[in-house]
Amino acid sequence: MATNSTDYDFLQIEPHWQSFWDTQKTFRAGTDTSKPKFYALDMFPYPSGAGLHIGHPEGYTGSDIISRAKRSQGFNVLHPIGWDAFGLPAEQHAVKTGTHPASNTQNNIANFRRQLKSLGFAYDWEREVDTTDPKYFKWTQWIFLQLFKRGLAYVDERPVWWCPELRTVLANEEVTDGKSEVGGFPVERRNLRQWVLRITAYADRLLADLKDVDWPDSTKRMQEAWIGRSEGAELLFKLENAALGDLKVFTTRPDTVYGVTYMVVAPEHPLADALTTAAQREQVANYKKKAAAKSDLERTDLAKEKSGVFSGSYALNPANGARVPIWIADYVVMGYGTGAIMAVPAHDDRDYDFAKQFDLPIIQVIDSGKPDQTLPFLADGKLINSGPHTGLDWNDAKKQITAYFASKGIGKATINYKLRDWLFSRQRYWGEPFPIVWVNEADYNRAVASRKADLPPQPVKYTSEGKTLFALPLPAVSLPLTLPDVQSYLPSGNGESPLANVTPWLEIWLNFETGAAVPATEAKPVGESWIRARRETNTMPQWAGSCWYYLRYLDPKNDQAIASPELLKYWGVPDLYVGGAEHAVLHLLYARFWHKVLFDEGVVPQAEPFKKLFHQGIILGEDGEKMSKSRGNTVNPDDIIASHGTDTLRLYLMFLGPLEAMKPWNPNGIEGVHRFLQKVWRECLSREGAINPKISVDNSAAEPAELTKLLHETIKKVTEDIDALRFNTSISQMMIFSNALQKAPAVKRTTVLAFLQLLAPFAPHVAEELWARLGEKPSILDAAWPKYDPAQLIATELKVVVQVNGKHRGELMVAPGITQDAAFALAQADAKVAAHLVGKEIKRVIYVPGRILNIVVV
RNA sequence: GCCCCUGUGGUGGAAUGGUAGACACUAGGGACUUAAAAUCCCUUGCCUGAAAAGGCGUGCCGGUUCGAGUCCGGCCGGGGGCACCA
Repeated sequence: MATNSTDYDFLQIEPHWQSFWDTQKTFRAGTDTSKPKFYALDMFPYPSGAGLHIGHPEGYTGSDIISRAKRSQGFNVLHPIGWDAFGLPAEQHAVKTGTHPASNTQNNIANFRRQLKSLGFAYDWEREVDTTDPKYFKWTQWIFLQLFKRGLAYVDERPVWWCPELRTVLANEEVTDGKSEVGGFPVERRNLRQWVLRITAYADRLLADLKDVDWPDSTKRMQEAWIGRSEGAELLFKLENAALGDLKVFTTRPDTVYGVTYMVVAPEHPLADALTTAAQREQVANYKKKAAAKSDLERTDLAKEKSGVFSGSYALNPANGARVPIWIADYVVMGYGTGAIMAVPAHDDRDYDFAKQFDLPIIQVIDSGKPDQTLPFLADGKLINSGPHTGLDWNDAKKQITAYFASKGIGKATINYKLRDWLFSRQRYWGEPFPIVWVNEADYNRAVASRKADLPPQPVKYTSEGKTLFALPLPAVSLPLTLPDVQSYLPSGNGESPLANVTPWLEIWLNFETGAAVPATEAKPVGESWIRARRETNTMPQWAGSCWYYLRYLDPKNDQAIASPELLKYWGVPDLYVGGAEHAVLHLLYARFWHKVLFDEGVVPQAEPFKKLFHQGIILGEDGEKMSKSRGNTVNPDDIIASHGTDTLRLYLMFLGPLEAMKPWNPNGIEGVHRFLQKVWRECLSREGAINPKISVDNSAAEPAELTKLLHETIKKVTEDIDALRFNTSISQMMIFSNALQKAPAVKRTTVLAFLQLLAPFAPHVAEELWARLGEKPSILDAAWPKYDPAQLIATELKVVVQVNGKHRGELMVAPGITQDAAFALAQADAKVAAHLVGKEIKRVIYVPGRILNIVVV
């Protein structure tokens, strides 16, 4: 079964065991649902043309070690992989070459698959998923239909981030500093018709349920900040021009309402024009034009310098009737709260800056109780200058003032979220088509009768050039809706996807019962259910496919459901999810949202998709800089596998430092772990390839007691470290063991075997080889994980460090359980210690049993 | 500006409030060898010292403690996130 290699020939050994695992289906997830399960998930890769980056095997090795160890520990392990294969690079390649993005994608997948196999990962390759496979995206489209049905998908013409270079819109989350996340191209605001998912409806649950997941704190905090819940109140300010009604503002500080000295509305606020008096008309128009022309980059860059213009109108403070001017300024944004604020310059730094700049009055209404009363004052205190509320603590005042306004019907407590609805459409070819057609109102109403269960409570519609169109979902039975072939993959650049040019696909007669379609150029088929329809031309963003792939692995071939209810129940959600921190608010928030919708729909039995999340750190180049082609500091896993073998690569990636840490690649360090594996090889096999004679086959060897003890310590440490993902220290421990093994003149066979089992999750190929060469039946993972014997760990003698005034002055070997007095007596008898006690008065003795004896003297 | 993480030898890093530097890398010395590679052994935080030993050391300044890399306060450097969100 094994190779007959006489020395550690990894180029022969590694492919040998990879093909063994392949043909034996070693890593096929079991079907025995009476066994405890363990589901280890990696964030699946986008199969780029560049092949695997060294960061991929880092995280993947971590989850692989856990998977292999859990398997030996008796778990039914699910460890799958797949491809997040829709995406811009494939499409840009298609635009350039004119070849279908699918062919390029499949080539890249083949390369990724080859690389991952050569790394020896314990994936169940029969469960591979590919987001671009119609059998897969059928269910992505199906989930979209569930969102649609529940009123969580709608269409809106709204200012969105448009990237001229990518010729598509981008979500808020995909734009940083006015540049696209992909490619770093400038973006601008455009008004375009878009599909939007109502993720805000889940804001409170997405926030609250973070308490139930075992995630890095930093990631939880990032999601919390992104969701951005803030409690406050909506208050109505009467306008002096009563014909205009009221101005509604949102504030988190209703306690400062007596300090309002002006109001601000965003330039895009619907009342902005009506509030503008004739005298101010020209100024306001100029200002609005300037504000609209500002790119967001400018708007943030100029954050220090506030701008604004007086509207000419006044509002009346509901608390005290004060007449306050209304300004128009772009430091208030339309997208949050009500797009209008009450400004309290004394207690808000932005309002303060603005008031100083435009010479507006500042009224202090909160007193800190301290002599230093510099404004703006943002902390807690007691109310002053606040009419009947003067003297209240600010927290009580928030409640009482809100209640007071509520009782008069001019205010109420509200909660606002920074989270915006999720912009879900892209003007691209290479994505999932929306299973939606646009029809006229009459046809929609005809469809309602038979399709009611598929439709949202309120129809999704939009009006363009005077015509109102209604969104009708395709029947689920007709899915998948596949992509048509196109002449050109290049988006038009005017906000329409290339799909808009495929007339026979686009303009159709649709049977709304069955989803069947024929081109509109043909005669309308006979029957009551045929209507004229135009397909949706946008496609879904890349996030769609990755929102639910972890569910598809449970039952990847199922064509009746995303997965069977039995398997959804047995495998549940991943027990461990490993992937980069860069997805902290994108993928991880979107997937949680979809999962909760599926939970509400009764499809999945749990409310959260990822119980335990772990982020592997970034591996930097040798120079300590981020790896990049332009810097020329990248590392290709293929090269390391060829020069040192994948076992060495895996071990080295784990030995580099804590898995979560950012750490530089160091080509010298790799020799150390390679030597370690060679040493293990030599300790098992002689130069001729036979079993090392120092290993006694019948276990009669006079194995040194320290080696036996060290084995048990190593079993304990490695087992615990694997569970905690502390792979660097478990490798250190195995190195300590191998150093001792080398020095031992004789060793029991069972000791060597147990050690190989500990090594197997880390360096699986060499472990399988040596296991087989020592006469055991592969796979090594089928043998039960070694257990340590606590009795072996009990020391007969302990080293106690003696300190005098906290300084290390000597060491004692003592029996366990020795009393403080006895230890102290021994210490006093020690010449080195005694020298530091001469002529001193002993004030105190501290004894930590078995560890330290500290003598305090003066 | 705000929030979070982080700072340990020449290098990567280790260390339940209890011997700082495990385990490796690099470097130096030695053994084996005709020679080299491989392997094995020794040294390797800094200072004084021939040695024994002693002093100083975990970014900086303070504090708590018998004892601080670890806990607390302030400052400095590096990384990440958010950024007019009322």
